[in-house]
Amino acid sequence: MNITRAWEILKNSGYKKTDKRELILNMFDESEKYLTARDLLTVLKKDYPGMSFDTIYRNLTTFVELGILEETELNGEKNFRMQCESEHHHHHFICMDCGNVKEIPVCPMEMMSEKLPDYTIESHKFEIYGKCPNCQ
Amino acid sequence: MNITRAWEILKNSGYKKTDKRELILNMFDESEKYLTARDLLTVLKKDYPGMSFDTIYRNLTTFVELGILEETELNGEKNFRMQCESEHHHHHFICMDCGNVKEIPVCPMEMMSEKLPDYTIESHKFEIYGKCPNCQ
DNA sequence: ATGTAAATCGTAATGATTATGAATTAGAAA
DNA sequence: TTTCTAATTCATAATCATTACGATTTACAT
Repeated sequence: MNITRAWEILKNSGYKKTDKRELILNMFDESEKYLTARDLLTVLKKDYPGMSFDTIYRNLTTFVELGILEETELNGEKNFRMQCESEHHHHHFICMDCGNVKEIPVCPMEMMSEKLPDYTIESHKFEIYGKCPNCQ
Repeated sequence: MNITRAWEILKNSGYKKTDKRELILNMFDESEKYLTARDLLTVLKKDYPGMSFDTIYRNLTTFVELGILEETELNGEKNFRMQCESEHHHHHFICMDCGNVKEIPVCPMEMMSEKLPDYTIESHKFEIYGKCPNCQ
């Protein structure tokens, strides 16, 4: 997902272009990692000391709903990241040191439906945590 | 995991037998589902109105450390459940209606190491959510 | 029976997230 | 360009789960 596409989605959905949204999207554009609401707030308070929780959280929720960001739970905190470009369904390896993310080219869900007849699968979570090559 | 085994572990690790611990363990023994700290507190307050957060949380942490309970994050809350007997590594299907849990007899991690050379895998999460046959 | 470390109680602190009401602003329409 | 209105933001408070703490009580080894 790039910024241009993100604004496209926002505009099409009737959302306005504000400088707060711009700052938030830029932070995600420049980071490979998952970020928390606090991460954003700390950085953005420097330029906009008035920046409030509400603005951050409300926009994060909107962005996730629109498919601009993806969300996962890490250490009891919500973490956000630019939604991946790749059109194919995939999962993530998350480095516990640097926080960077690598796509895993396999989805274990393929074989699951046949292993669980009579069960309706609504969603799933498959994440691997560890150290990436740079952080060994 | 049965209660006898749980007390064995506790005793071997130098923990004392208290009635609060007994109540907590009994609740898990009688439930197939994941329970939250709040679930426990609400029930236990009936018999022991003085039961405090501290007691619940402290014991939950201890039980997880000792491998008596297992823990997972569900809707931003910590959820706990008696550690499974099965000696083989496995994962869970969790019913979003009744909360019951079914073991999945496959682990997608087997094929992962070869797909991620140079990455050190420290942990992973593979959970499937949906509706079990009873709750269709 | 006694001493002591462990456990509990009651309550307060923390930290993330959500909610609210008033003030401001973006962007469409006149 | 000016005006209008819904969207957005600000400032702050409320909520909810979890953790922490000092004082008191308890389990159990000796």
